Amino acid sequence: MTDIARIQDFQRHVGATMKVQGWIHNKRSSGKLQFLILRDGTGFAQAVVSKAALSEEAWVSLEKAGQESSVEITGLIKEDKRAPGGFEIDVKDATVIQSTHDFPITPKDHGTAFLMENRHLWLRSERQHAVIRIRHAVIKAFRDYLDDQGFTLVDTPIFTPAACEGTTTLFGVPYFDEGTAYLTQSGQLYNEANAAAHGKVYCFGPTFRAEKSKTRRHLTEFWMLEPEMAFAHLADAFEVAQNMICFAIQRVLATKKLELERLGRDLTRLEKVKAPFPWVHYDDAIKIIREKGSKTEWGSDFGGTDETVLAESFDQPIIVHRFPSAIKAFYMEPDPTDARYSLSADILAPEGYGEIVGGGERISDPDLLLKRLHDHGLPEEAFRWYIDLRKYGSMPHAGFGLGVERFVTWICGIDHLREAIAFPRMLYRIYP
RNA sequence: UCCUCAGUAGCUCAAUGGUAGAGCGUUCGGCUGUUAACCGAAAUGUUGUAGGUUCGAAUCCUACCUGGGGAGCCA
Repeated sequence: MTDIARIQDFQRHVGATMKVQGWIHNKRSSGKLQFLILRDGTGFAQAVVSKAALSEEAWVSLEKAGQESSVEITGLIKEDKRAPGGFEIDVKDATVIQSTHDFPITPKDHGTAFLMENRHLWLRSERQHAVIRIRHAVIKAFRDYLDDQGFTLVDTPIFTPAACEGTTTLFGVPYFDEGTAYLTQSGQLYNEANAAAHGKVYCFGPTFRAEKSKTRRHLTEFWMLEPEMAFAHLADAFEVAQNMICFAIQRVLATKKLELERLGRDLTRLEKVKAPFPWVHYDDAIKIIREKGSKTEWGSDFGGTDETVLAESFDQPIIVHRFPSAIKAFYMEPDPTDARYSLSADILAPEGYGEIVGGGERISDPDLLLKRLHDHGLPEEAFRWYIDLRKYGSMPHAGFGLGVERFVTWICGIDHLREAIAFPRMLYRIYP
């Protein structure tokens, strides 16, 4: 039986006769010669079929097979400058597993609505394949980095009780006799309990926001990576964030260059990203965007355009820190030198990709935490467990959340979050 | 929720009040190195839905439906 070769490993198999299992991605034919673009999940490669080299039956079945027919191809793997990618397979035998026709996504132009309606098939295209592979590499890099730094993965629940941060709109689901449960908008509060048990932890999972946001930067379901560290301050958490981001970019540049090039990504923009990222005080950030024409007042959060303008003033991701306490969640530690500010920060990506990280230091004093709960009109009873964390061995602690799709969108240089996840969930789109 | 744009062949679009079309895809035929291959032929329509104006509506009007982009909100 012939060994199976993966297209991404063709270089290693030059000179060998092997089998490829995959699909016909595209085809050109020229009389007694057919050129197939095969894809096998690991990559794309050209197969050359000359009529004389295989049986009449195999030749005809390949000739009849349309785009996305599944096939098993056996042949000699060789290097050839004329082939896209530089390698090709000289076909000696072929079996068409399923001959198919009328695949909806042709190699020509399509509109967004049509492609989204056919997302389950669109995922096979070269661009989408590249994005999803980069996403995989990014997630693995994040996890490798944190694991190597002594973090423990402790996942947090997706069903949460009614009272949460009270800042965003939540999806409710019926939960037996307990009334309504809500899909999590952040694992952070639970992360704090886990950090007190394990020191350095992170959770990684889906997050849900029922906001009716309809922009290229929003999904109703997105994946968030949230590290949390005991005995750590704001600067410690953001050093981890910064180094983790640099590590992930280096990893993607090293292992997914082909995919980045296929996406037309300007690699120099990614190669430039180096620690340390500039720290920009909230006051200075407001000053910068107002000088450039923004109407945003001190004391409010930035709009999407503000983030773009601000990030464009720097060629690195920037760490905007010390947002006013009034616009941050109840658990943010106030700045000891000026209580109007909180020990919080966001990381804004360059090139207009906006906020990719948000985080800060959490209140460690139980009395202050109680006061903040009351100020925000939150029910103390629901947060009893959270207050306990401050009663039994409280310590300074900090963490952050990183939006995976926003990060991947930036790394890939694509213009919409919906391509950074296999099946995006958006306002007005839940099919397929 | 608001603003804005768009719905015509499988897809991308044209037709600006007077016979509903092109390119691509598909099917058939030709071509031994194609690169979005090329050449020839064929098939393909309830113009988003409902109503209205008109001798006549894809085209003008009203409502609704569906989707794209953006704002607010959020990450």
